[in-house]
Amino acid sequence: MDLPLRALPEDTAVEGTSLQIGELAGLLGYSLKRAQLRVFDDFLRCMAPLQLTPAQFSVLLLLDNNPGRNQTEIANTLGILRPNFVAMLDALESRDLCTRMRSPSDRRSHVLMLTDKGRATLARAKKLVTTKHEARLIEVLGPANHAALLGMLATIARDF
Amino acid sequence: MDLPLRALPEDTAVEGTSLQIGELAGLLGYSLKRAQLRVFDDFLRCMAPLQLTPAQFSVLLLLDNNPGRNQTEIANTLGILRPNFVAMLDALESRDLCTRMRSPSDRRSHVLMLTDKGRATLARAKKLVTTKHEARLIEVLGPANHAALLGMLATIARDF
DNA sequence: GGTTAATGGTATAGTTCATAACGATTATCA
DNA sequence: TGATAATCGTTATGAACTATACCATTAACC
Repeated sequence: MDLPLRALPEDTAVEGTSLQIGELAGLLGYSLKRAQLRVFDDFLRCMAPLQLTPAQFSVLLLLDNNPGRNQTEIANTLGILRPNFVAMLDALESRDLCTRMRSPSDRRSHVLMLTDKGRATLARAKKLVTTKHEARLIEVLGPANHAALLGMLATIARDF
Repeated sequence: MDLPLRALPEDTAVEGTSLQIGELAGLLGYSLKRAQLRVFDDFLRCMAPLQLTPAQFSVLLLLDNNPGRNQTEIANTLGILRPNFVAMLDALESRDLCTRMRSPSDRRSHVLMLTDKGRATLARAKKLVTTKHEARLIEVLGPANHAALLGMLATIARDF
């Protein structure tokens, strides 16, 4: 039984064939978003025992590096809008990872500090990130590429 | 009038000084997200005359490269959930950029096609992306780095 | 034929992101 | 000093995006 001899148009995909993403692969924004989703997903998996999201981890890290700052300063540095930062802090404070304290010098603002539990959690989180998450990325990319990638992303965030 | 001679603790930031993001700069996920937000922002600016979001542009591009596919196939390829794809298509169809057509072979599914206006809009969009958006990225990174960056992001999306 | 599975679509809820406005407090300055 | 403006954290609210369960129709298969 012969197959019907019929032209197969170039631009018509064969049934059951994966689609052509075409120029999408060259779109940096598309590739950035895809990669970012993957990386965040792995971050959440690695951080599951501590139940910290990427945003929460970044807050804890920033508080540790900059103790005594207020909410506006921390939120601005992370690109979080002040109103949206309130609920984030509520969650961290209710887990006793950080504290709000009225500033004696300016009683409008809250001085933010990590608690002991917050520092301990951050230490464990850093270890998980380094040994599980970032280590796998370095393994996939190679150390040199990993460093180059970080540099280029910083360039985009800074100069673009 | 002397300044009070008091130690300035290393980890207490000076008033009015920008904060230390510290290890955050080495977190690939953080850098990825920051860069992605910048790139999407620029994409929207460059595409303002055509009023296309990155997601909408990716749909038009995919339809052009894969005519005759149904909603599930297009949505899956772009990582969009089928329910969320409905409103997206409604918006594009109401602007006469693409059409849904019941498939004669499977009357449940919709065959998706670009309209003439959709193809024309996509052509203009591609030109804007290439000449305004991607061109500036290449200028900032350098052509070799730009290509290397795309390769690494693809590696992460594929192998990570 | 009758069961099972797949289709596009709806409804819905959760999450993130953005803006406006408020009370309390502090700064500015005439 | 007193009036005005600015800043702090916060609330309320809505837009946008994401995720799950479900429905009616149609197809596939035994």
